This record gives sequence, C-alpha cells and structure tokens, in this order.
Amino acid sequence: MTFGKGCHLHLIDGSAFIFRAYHALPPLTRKSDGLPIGAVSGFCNMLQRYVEGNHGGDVTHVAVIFDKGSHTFRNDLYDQYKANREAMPEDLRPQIPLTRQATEAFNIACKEMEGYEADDIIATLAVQAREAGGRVTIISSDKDLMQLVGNGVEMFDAMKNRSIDRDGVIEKFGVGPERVVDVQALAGDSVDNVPGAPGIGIKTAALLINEYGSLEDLLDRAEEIKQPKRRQTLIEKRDQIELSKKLVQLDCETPLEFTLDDLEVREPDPERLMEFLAKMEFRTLTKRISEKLGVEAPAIPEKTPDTAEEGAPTAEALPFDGEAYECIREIDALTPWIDRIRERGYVAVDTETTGLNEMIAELVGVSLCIDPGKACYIPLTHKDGDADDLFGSDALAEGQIPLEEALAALKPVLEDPSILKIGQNIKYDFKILKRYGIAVSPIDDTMLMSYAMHGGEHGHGMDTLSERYLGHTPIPIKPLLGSGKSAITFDKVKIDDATPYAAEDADVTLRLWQLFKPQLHRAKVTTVYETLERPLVPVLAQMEMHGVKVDREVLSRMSNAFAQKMAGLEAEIHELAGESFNVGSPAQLGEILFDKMSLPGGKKGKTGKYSTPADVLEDLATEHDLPRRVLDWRQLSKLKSTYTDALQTHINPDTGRVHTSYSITGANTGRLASTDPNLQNIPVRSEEGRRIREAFVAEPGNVLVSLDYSQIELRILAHIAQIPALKQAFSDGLDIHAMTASEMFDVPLDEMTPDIRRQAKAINFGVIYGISGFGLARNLRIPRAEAQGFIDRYFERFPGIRAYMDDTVGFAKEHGYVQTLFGRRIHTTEINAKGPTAGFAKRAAINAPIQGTAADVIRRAMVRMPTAIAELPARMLLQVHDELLFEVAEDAVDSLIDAARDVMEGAADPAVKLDVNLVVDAGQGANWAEAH
DNA sequence: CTAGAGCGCTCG
DNA sequence: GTACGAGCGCTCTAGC
Repeated sequence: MTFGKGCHLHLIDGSAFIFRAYHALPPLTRKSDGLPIGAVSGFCNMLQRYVEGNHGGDVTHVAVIFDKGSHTFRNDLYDQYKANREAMPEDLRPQIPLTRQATEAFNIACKEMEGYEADDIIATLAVQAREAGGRVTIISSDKDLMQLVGNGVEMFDAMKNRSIDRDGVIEKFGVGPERVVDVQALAGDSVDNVPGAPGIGIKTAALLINEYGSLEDLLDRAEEIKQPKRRQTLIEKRDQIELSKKLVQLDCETPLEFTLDDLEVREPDPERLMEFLAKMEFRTLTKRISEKLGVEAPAIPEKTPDTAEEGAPTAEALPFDGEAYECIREIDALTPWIDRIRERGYVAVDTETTGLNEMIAELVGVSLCIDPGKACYIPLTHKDGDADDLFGSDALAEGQIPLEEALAALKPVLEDPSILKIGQNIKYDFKILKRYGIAVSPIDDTMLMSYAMHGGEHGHGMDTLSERYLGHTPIPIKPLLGSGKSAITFDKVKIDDATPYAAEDADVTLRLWQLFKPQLHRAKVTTVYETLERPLVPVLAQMEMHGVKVDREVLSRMSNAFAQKMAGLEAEIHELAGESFNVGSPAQLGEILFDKMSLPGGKKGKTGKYSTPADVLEDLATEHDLPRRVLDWRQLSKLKSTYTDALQTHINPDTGRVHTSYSITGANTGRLASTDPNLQNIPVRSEEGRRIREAFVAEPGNVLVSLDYSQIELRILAHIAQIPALKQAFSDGLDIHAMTASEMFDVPLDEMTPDIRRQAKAINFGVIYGISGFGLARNLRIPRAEAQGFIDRYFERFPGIRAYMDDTVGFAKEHGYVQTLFGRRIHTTEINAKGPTAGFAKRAAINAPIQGTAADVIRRAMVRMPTAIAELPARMLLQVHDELLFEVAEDAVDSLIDAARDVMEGAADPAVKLDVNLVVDAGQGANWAEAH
C-alpha cells in the first residue's frame, strides 16, 4: 500500500523505550548463562502491549527508530554537545543489539542511521508523511520532538497514557510547536548540554518569543529589552544562542535509505517471534504470546542451578501457586527450613495473629520464604474450628508444633546478626515477636522501600504493591475471617485454609524485596531508606510498646462534667430553637438556622445539606444566641467523645498505659502518623482542652519531659530559600513574627502590637503552606485585596521566597517530585494537572520540602536518641511532629534534658550544614499539661 | 446490620 | 474553588 491520504504512521522512539525498560526493572539475567536481559524483557513487554493495544486501530504504517553511533552532525557544530551524558551502564550495553532483534522478531520495521539521532529520522519521516497527506503519531514523551506537533502530527506519551497535541505543547513550552525551537534555543538544555542563554528558562524564553514573534526578531531587537541583565545576555551571547538553535532544530532532511512504503504494518511471523522469545528464555511472555497467536510455545530449558546467580531475580515471574506452599506441622519439617535460611542468609517472615493490636494480639502462626514460590506456613495456636462446640473451640487443633518448641527453633535465626529478616511492615511482626521474647534483627522492610522510592505515588500496603509490581492480587483475608459481628479471629481459621493465605504473604514479600532492593540505589534513595526509614522501626516499636500512662480517673471525672454541661446546653439550644433536634447533626442544625430562623450565610454541600462549620457559626453568633451555644456544645462533644471517652478504651488492661501505633509511611512528607489512638492531636490550644493532658502522667518518682523544636519550619525555610533577614533574625534570637511584622508594616519592634504581630504570624505560616490571597484573607478575616497586598509586600521584602516557590514548582513539573535537604523524594503526581487540582498540587509541592525536611530532622534525632540516653533512667514515649515526650526519673531530669537537647539540636549534622541554628525548648511536670 | 461518604474538629 | 500535613467520632444513607 502506497503511503498517502488516509494512512496513519506510528513512529516509536526506541531508545526511550529501552531506557524506560532498563530503569523500571531489576537487573534480570538469563537463567542459562547470566546474560543481562532486563531491558530486553521490558522492551518486549512494551512492544507486545503496543501491538495488543493497536489491534483493530487505524494504524497502517509503523516503525521503531533508534539512535546509532555517538557522533552526529551536532558534535561537529559544538564539541560539548551531550558531553556531560553519563556513560551507558555496563549491563545495558549488550542489550542494545538485542532490542533491534526483538523489534525485527515482532516484524516491525526497525530503522536507524549512522550519524543521525533517532529524533532526526522521526522528524524526516513525520514531515514526509504529513506532506503525503497522512496522519502521524509519535510515541515518545521527549520534549525535543514537540516541535513536530501539529498539522496531523501528534505525540503519545505511553507512560502517562495520554496524547500531546498542540495545546499540550503550549502547556509545556508556552508557545506553539513552530516556536518550540526558539524557546529551547534560549532556555538551553542541561541534559543535552545545550548552552542557551544563561539565566533564561523556559518561562522567560516563552515570554520573550511571544512578545517579539521569533528568535531572530528578538535578537535583532535585543536593544529594546528593558531588563538590563537580560538585554546584555541576549546581545553578548547571540552566537551561543544561535548555535543552540541549530543544536535543538531537528533535521527534517535526513537522507533515508528507505521510504514510507517500507513501513507498512506487517503481521507477526509466529515462528520467528517464538524463536526469539525462547532464546531470551522469557517464559511468561512466550506463553502469553503463543496463546494470542494460537501457536505452540517452544520448550525453554529449566535453569541450571550452578550458573544462576544466587538469589538473583529471575527474568520471568513464577506464577503464584497456593498449592505449592508447605504446611509445617512437626519439628522435623521445620529443621530443613532453618538450615536453608542459614545457608542463604536472608528470609522473608510474616506472622499471623488474633488481631491488629500488637500489644494484645496473640501469635497464631509464622510464614517463611526464601525463594519465590517456595514458602511455608507454621501453624502454632490454631484452635479447633468447630464453632458449635463450646469446649472444642478453645482446644488447640491437632498437628501443630508446640509454640515454645517452634519459637525456640526460630529464635536463633530471627536474632542472628548475619541473617536478614525481610518483612512487609515489619514493625508489626517485630512487636509481636518481641512479646514472645524474640528480638528480630537485622531487618529490611518492603513497605519502607516502596515509601522511599515511591512516596506520593501510591499507597504501600501489600495488596497495592503486589498488584502494581508483581501483577498479582493476593488472596483476600475477608472470606477467611468474615466481617462485622460474625467475624472470627485468625486462630479459628482452618489450617488448610490459612496455609495458602499466610505463606503467600511471605512469598509476595520476598518477591517485592528482590525487586526493590536493587532499585533503591538507582532511585537514589538508599541513604534515605537506610538512615531515615529502616532504623526507625526498632525505635518506634520500643516507644509504642512502652506506651504512656493515662489516668483513667481523671478522664472519667472530666467526661461526667462534660456530659452535665452538654445536657444543659442542649436544653438551652432546644429552647432557643423552639423544637427538639439532634445538635450533633449539621444537617438538622442547618435547617433550624437557615430555614426556620432564616439566618444568613447558609451554604449547601455536595450532598445538598447545609454546612455549618465553626467560622460560619462564629459569624452568626452576633445575630443570635443559639450559634454560640452550639459552638460550646460542639467543643464539649469533641472533647468527650474523642478524648475523655475514646481514650479510656485504649488503656491497655495489662500495662495501664496507652500504646499508640506510628505509621512510618502514613504521611507523604515524611512525617509520622499516629493511630489507635492518635496521640498527635491531643488538645492544647484551648484552656478546657488542654486539661485533657492532665490525664497523661508519669509513674510515681518520675516526671514527664517535653522537648520541642522552636519554629523549625520557618528556620528551614530561611535556609532553603536563603532569606538573609530571616536567617539574621534567628541568629539574633529575635521574635520571628514580630520581626516579620516590623519589616512588613514599618513598625519598630518596641511599638509592636499583638494584632500586627498576629497578622505577620499568619503570613509566615501562609508562606510555608504555599500562600494564596484567598487563603490568607479567610484566615485573617480581611478582604481578599488587602490580603493580596500583604503577600505582595512580603514578597517584596523577602524576594527569595518568590524564587523558592517558583523554583520548587518548576522542579516538580520537570521531575515529578520534590526533595528534602536529606534527599527524601516526595512525588507530585498531580503537578501538571489542570483546574483547581493544579493549585492544590503546587501548594503541596511548595510545602513538602519544608515540612519534609523538618520531619527528617526529628527522625534523625529519634534514631540517635536511644543510644544517647541509654545510661539514663529515661524513656522516649511520644513524637508529635516537632516535639518528643520523655518519662524520666525525677533525679535524672536535668541530665535527660541536656542529652536529648544535644541530640535534637544537632540532628541535621553532619549530613546537612544548616545556616540557622536549631533551638529546642524544654518543659517538665507531673503531667503532659505541665510539661508542655 | 454494615460499610462508606461527608462533616466537623483536634493537632503540628 | 484554595491555605500544608494528618486521624477519628458522629450522622446519614445505600445496600444486604
């Protein structure tokens, strides 16, 4: 078929495919000889998905285009072109020719030309196809190709699964495709080492091009530019800019040795394809494609154990098979497992228990896995599952190794410093086993690995990770346990049903570990994982198990007092409303306020119900007595239900203490999250609420000591955004909010009023949150224009802030993540979204490095703390983001404060040299209210 | 009866 | 339509 009108050409950027495949997969090797083939495997998977995805589509011609050789005409123009490219990884080099073979095996045209980049060939073909009247889709996300978009040519980003049209190009470059090279010539490209105009980025470049029409006009009329620096750059660097344009301009006249007609879509040749896939030993892919094509899959020899690297991930995933797992019912069957673990040096471990509360749950069984697909389950305390038999249900089921005997066999392995124990959320298993006298160490945690690499991209639970990275949905627990009232605990599950479920968890964990472990350093987060995530596990486990003493009597008395006051308020509210209704129902309250009483300001939410938040009621309080009563009632209701009542239910009957659980991966920024109960939101701001903290007490002869970082986020902002005035103020020990107010409103410090300071404080916080006029206006209850005026003035006085915000958002857009000073990466998946989401994402991106760096700092302090206070009669109990709470013997308070303060104030050292000091305030008392 | 969404409030 | 990051108790409704 001759290429012409109605034809549709797909051009696949092969080199981009290869690099993506290489970085997405672990270093897989061919079983028979250890040849690296990870990238080839990923490449073939992408090609197969491409072929399947286009089945029945209108594509008539297709080609995969590759780079060839490293020297191109661009190097003749500029010898530094792509000079700072990193060398190709050693294990990728031998895979390059194999990807050509793969393309040919799929019977897709495979094109390259010595001395030309793939981009030039793509450009030439696209132009030819367009001139012939056809349509073109370029499958790539390379921004250098965006200059080709338009007039029937579009791009498709296979990664994000979205096409890029003219509007997409304008979004990226601020100009249409025809002016993309002009913008690139100005902005340069650090990856390809294109110099561009120093100090001009994409945004400024787009602005200039849009104003002057084209690069040539801009350079000719450079004298007219107002900004002196910019004018000088454009005049002085004219040659460099013109050279840059030649470097980024794609060559649409590459002398091709083939025509469009040669690219016609061809049916795959099953025999040839199968032969190639079998040669690569891709078992799963061979099977899948053979089924698709309806041909027989060729046999692939099994692996020869002596050549396969020990423990190396295999190229093709072994299917999950619940039948294949071993159930260990006697000690003689356990011994060989223990021997194999000793030989191997690592093992994936998972515990099954009677509940989710590690301080109460009892051990039911243990799973182990050292090779994918080969896992075992050791049932220990399963009961006879006959629910009708009231006596039998408490008896241990037959065929289980006695608990003590099994633990005695496992303990030496689990505590052996030369054997790595791998878990998914291993803090849970660590705590359970600790209660049975086993101190698990050393450890690795796949959940934490995922968090370090993919924080912000998705959750890190086992089901999510397994589906996403292993393509396997683990057996759900629901059918085994049931739900609601009729739910049973795991010890009541039949051992035969428990085995595939439990062993699979260990299997999944092991496979995730094999996948993640080598990826950590490629993702450049090994240090983050090893210094900020993993070491926290034993530290938090210890804190959680120790718990904090809570005085039930104090809570109980307060609860009764609250109940009485609430009853009184409720009667008054009903009286004022003229009818009885549920004060706790915003919907009912809304109808009373806005319909019955016709008060102003009634807004309805998405469910069509009135919304009655506190600030609205606050406004209404000037018009009527009822809203104030409701506000008072709500405060009491909150205190009673969430704190005085619910907290009591969390007091552990054995310890008399409350044991929270910290989630290391709970917050995207690196902060911890506290659950069951949340001890990070115990009231403190209101006088009545603060009294809840009187119930958090020290044991007799001890006191509670609280140490908290003073203004840590603002200090970090001063450092990151390099604000001289802020840094100076901190170094002088000034009241930072008063200083801000003085600077902004031209009020001398000795004439400062509380109100002016309050406004400055709100602005300081606003900056950390990614300030907006709307948000500040709402917070300060002032007109939006006035709030905007404040912000403008702030940016004027502290110009570094604006630059920090712009730079951070720019970085997020380019890389898809932002970073803390310690290298933690927080992914910003929505940063390129449109509409209101864009605003959210930008503010989150601005806030994340600040909040995240503060979180890293206190994590570092916590990791060092146990050693620092080991000799003292003291325990670290709680973390509340910028505060650590300790319980310490009365006579050791001063030593504890000295030691802990040293650790906290020096927590950034030596990894990061901050331009500001970290300052820690300390307090002490018989209870948390006094200590804070 | 149970699960989940929405609201509102607590903290740093 | 908006400040950043979290968790939890209550009400209400949809669906078993």
